[in-house]
Amino acid sequence: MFTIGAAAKRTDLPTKTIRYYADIGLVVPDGRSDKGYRLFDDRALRRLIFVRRARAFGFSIETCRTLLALYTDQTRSSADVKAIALDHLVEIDQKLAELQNLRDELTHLAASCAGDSRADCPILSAMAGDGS
Amino acid sequence: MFTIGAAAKRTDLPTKTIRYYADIGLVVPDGRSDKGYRLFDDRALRRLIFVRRARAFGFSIETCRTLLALYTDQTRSSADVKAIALDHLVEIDQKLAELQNLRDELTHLAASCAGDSRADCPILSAMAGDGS
DNA sequence: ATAAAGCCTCCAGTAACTAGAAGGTCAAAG
DNA sequence: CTTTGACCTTCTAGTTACTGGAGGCTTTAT
Repeated sequence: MFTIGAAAKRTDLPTKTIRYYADIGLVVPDGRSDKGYRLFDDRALRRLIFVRRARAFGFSIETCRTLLALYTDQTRSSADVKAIALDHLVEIDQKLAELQNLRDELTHLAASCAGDSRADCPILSAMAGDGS
Repeated sequence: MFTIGAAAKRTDLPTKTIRYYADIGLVVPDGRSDKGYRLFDDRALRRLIFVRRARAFGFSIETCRTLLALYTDQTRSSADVKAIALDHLVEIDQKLAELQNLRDELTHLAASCAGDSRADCPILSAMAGDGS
C-alpha cells in the first residue's frame, strides 16, 4: 500500500493530479489509513499509469473512464476499443488539418512581411481584412 | 453607432463574445446609450473583426491585445509584428509535431487491433504498458 | 395595449488540472 | 523530548475563452 506521494513517484504523476483523479472517481484509492491518508495498491497504480498513457494519447478524461472500464472488463470485445481509437483518430486528423492550414497561411503572411522598422505590415493588414 | 446585436451581425461574432471582449477591455464600446446600451462605432467594429481574424489564426487573447496595440500604433515597426507571428509559428509547429506523432502511434495501434469480438486488444495493452 | 425581440447584469459551468493557505502527522536529529 | 522538515489532509480559487441561463428593463412591431 502506497501513500499518495509514493504512488506519484511510481506512476510519474503529480500528487495533485492523483488526488484530482480520486476526487472525480476516475481512479479511487484502495482505502484510507487510520489518519485519513489515501492508500493505493498495485491495481490502483496500474490504473493510474493506464490513465497517464491514455491522456498522453490525447483521450479526454471521460474517454479514459470508458477505456478504464473496458480495460477492467474481461468480457470486452476489441472492436469497442478500436472504435474509440478510430473516433479519436478522426478528431486528431481534423485538428491536424486545421493546424496545417493555419501554419501555411501564417507562414505565407510572415514571409511577405519585411520585418524591418517600417510600419507597413501585411500581417496586420490581413487581420484588418484589407487584403484577400 | 451600433447596438451590440447590430455589431454582432456586422462582425460575425456572438453578442456574448463582444460583451466579453468589452468586459476584459479588449475592445471597449464607444459609449453607452442613455438606457445603458453599449454603442459601437466603425472603429470598434474594425477592431472586433481584427480580433476575430487574429483569434482564427490561433493567437491568444493577450496576444490579440498586443497585436491590436500595434495595429493602432502608427509608429510601430513591422519587425515587432513579425516577431510575434514567428513565435506563434514555432508553437504551431510544436503542436503539429506532437499531433503527428500521436496520430502515427495511434494509427499503428489501431491497425494492429483486430477489432472483433475477442477481448485481446493491443490498444489497451499499450495503455497498460505491457508492450514496449 | 401587448407581445416579441433585444438589451442589461450577475452567476455558474466548461476541461483538466494547478497553486496556495491552514493545519494535522511522521521520522529522524539534537 | 522537542524540533525540524517532509509528508499528508481539506478547501478555495485561478487558469482560457468563452457560453448559457435567470431575472428584469426597453424598444419595436402589431
